[in-house]
Amino acid sequence: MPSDFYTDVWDLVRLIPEGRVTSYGAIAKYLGSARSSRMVGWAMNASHSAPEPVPAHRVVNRIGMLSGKAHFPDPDEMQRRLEAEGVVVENDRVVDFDLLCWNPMTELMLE
DNA sequence: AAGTTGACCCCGA
DNA sequence: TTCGGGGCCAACT
Repeated sequence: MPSDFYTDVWDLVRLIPEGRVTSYGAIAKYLGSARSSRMVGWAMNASHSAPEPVPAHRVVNRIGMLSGKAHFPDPDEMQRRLEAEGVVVENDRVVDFDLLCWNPMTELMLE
């Protein structure tokens, strides 16, 4: 049984709209642990055993780099899924990441 | 039980 | 601007 922190991360990641991406830091911050962005990585690492699928491909590091692509069952799938959603990926990096960045605080605050 | 590692981030040189 | 080091905290050895 995964800890609550993991499920929180997963839930949040599932809220990311198609064609948008976010960063580990933003997630960590939203969950109250601004400095624990590494734990978000661990949560992603455990996302394989998540009860429901987690769109981990929409989570990248602060500069929009696909840092976790190597950890997917099929690394190329991460980029493919992003491009399928309209996100342009070039050289393992999200183009216009600044525009596509989905900030949980801002977006969920507007609700 | 203790040390190392890591899908990160920030800051100073 | 790029580079190195410190911090974070759970998982792994």
